[in-house]
Amino acid sequence: MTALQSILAEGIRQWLHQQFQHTLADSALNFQETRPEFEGDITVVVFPFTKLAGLGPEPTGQQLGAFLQENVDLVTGFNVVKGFLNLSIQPEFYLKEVAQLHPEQALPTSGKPFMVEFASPNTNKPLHLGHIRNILLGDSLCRILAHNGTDVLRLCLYNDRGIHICKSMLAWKKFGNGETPESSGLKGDHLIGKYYVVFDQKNREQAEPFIAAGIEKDAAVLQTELTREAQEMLRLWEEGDEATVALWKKMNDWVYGGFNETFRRLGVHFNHLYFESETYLLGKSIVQEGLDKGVFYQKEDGSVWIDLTADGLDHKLVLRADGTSVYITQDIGTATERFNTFDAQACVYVVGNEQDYHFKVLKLIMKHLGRPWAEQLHHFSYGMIELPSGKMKSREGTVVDADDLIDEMEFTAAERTRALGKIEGLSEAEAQELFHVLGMGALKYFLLKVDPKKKMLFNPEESIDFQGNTGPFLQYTHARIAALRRRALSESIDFSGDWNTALPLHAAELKLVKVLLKFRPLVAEAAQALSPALLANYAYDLATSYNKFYHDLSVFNEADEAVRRRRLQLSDLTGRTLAQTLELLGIRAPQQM
RNA sequence: GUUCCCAUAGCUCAACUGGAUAGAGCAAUUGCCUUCUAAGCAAUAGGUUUCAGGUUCGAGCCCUGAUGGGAACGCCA
Repeated sequence: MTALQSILAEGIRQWLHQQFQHTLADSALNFQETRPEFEGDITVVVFPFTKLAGLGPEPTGQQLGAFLQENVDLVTGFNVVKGFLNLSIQPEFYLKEVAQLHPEQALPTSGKPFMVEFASPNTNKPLHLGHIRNILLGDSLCRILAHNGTDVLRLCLYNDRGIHICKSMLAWKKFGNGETPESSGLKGDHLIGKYYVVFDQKNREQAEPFIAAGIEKDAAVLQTELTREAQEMLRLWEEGDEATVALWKKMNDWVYGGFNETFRRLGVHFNHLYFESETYLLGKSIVQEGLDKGVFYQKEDGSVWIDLTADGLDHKLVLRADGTSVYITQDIGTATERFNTFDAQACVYVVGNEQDYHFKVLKLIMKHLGRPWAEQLHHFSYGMIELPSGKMKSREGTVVDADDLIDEMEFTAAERTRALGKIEGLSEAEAQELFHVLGMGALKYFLLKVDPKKKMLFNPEESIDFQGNTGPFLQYTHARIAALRRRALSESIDFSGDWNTALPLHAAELKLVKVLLKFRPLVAEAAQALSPALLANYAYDLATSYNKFYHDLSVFNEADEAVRRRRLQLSDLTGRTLAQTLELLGIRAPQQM
């Protein structure tokens, strides 16, 4: 809620109390911006009060409006249209408020930290566009929480063991001829990914005789010599066989080298890394605890299950008949370990919505086991990115590779910037830096402006836009403001210090001020709703409002010095707020473009 | 078989969680650079919010059903 809304809410409470001895619940209050076609600044929906007043919407609105005008100083006038009470507010109020906005100041930290797990890739193939959405959402979420006064622990769990890694290892061993990232010039993760694909190809060849014999394809690929060898390798790894572990370690290190490079380009980092190879046994002891407590039950074959039919779900396996872990066993273990390690108020898992069921089950299991933090497990579920051809599948090569896409974005940024003749005066290094900032801005905004819950379509044939509702548009708006600042500096115009709040406001200025005032409440809302998209859309709103201002009004050609000064202040504040909003999205704001 | 998610302009997305005449960008047509960056601003056109009912002062949003698309679970991670 904004400061203005709080003040008005208090007024409405007084009115209800005096007239009807009624105490109002906050949820019954409904404010919205007055639509431009009506007179006024802020609108109160009066329908909720009509019953109390025993009047129609129109007279109720009249009564409340008169009361507010009488008793709340900053209300200067009102009108009622249908059930909507439009209030006019003193412009000085907005100016006084906005003069106190310090967008780059994070709220003071309070409460326990949030743990946010994101990225969490498998180490047998390079990152793709789906990972990028995950990583950017996680990163932005962390930034937003931190700015809103919550400590954040950025966690990443590497899925570094299992049959999929063994496949890459085996294929490299058999067909790799000792190829290394250095010898091949390939990034480590791409090299490993290459052999994952090689395994799949060779394995399919080996499966052909089985298929010819009438065995289904899915079953046939499991009967090959290669699959048998991969399983043998996994067994050796679990036994701690020296040579196998050494190979595993060497190849995983290559992968981490590649991932780190991609993380660096994306501008993200982590505080704590977890490795499944170290955590995959963690949940087993808790399975025993669950059996003892009667939360789990054991079948004759020795497998352990939980009955979740009372919760509307199914029976779910938590430990295999042979006593080995499944996916959820590990998550039971890692969640427990994390809450034991950190005194945190929540653990947020940034994981695709294909895992909705999994996390529902995880939460229920922890609840049934009586963990007090079970309610604090949040699955930040985001939609898949689909291609026109359908879902991305690594093995079938229908993925948009993360590094390729980043390259392409930087290339397009360079092309466009050159075509517009905007690299004059930049050194080669500065130009490269700018291309990177712009390319990443376009990519990040493209992914973050969409509601995370929704699946989104990506068409590789159509490049990501640099015009309209895009990252570069926001960055451009910032660069324009930066240019004004530079000019003010060169002309020694000082615009620091207090705001002149008595000066009347132009319509475009007032609109801009109102948008600026939404910054704080929106950061709070984005943190609460875990939604970077809210801030992305806010950034666009802010930029369009400023561009309108910039187009309609001139700063330096303004004759009145006081007006000029305030327009500089307004521009400067917009630039800082825009830069900060972009910062919360992980997007950098250039000084020039 | 069981469960879950989604459907808004030609395309990609919004809509303050039930509020006024559903908004942007792209694509199309058009106007604005001798004035602070035209990656901009402005205008025109584009909608039975998949369909059929229901709830109420009011529904894109809630409920029921249908159609279409996607996902998960049934000893991969």
